[in-house]
Amino acid sequence: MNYEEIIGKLYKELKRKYGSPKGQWKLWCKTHKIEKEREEVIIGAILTQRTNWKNVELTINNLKSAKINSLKDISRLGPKKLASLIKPSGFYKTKAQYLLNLTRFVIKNYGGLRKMKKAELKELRQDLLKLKGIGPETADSILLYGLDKPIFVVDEYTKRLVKIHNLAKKIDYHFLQKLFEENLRRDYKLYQNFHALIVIDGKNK
DNA sequence: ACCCAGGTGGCCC
DNA sequence: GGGCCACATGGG
Repeated sequence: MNYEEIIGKLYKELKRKYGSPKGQWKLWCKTHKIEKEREEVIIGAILTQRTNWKNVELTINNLKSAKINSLKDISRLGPKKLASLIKPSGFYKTKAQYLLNLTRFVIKNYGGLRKMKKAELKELRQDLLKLKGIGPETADSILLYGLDKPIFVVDEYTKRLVKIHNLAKKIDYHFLQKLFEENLRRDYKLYQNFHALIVIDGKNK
């Protein structure tokens, strides 16, 4: 079997095991359909860095209670105020600065996600990676889940899956990303579903 | 009292 | 250019 067949088979198996990816997609990111909820994905991408999703939920609740409901709202806060709101998600001082870097970048350059979505994938990725606090995984999560761009997210779960199935010896971010992208249809929905299933499978262990 | 969780940047050599 | 380390909270 070549990689295309192996990876295709892997996707099918996960789909069979956990049900239709559409249903699972909803399960995984309960609230990520409309504009406002896309913004939550993007905030979550930073907050969840090396942190349990439970703690991120506590943080998101804090923000909601404080009536901070958008990227724009966050971009206007001071670092200390924001840090106090996001405390439960850990690394709160650094993450506050990261969130300000990102939200101010988005608001200043695009005004919002609607317009940002129209920009070209490669250029967006380069710009995101220039921001302090946005590494490859966070950038790609934002691109794939927040902006519907066809780019495969390589996180701990993806790496674990690769190791378990012995798909590659090199556990290098871009190498693995290429491995998936070169052997799948270039389709953001497929990438979203596949990655969501990988996460569900990983949490299941 | 440990250990872990969907990373990143900064330093060291 | 790879190998450490700090960043910090809440839950098992």
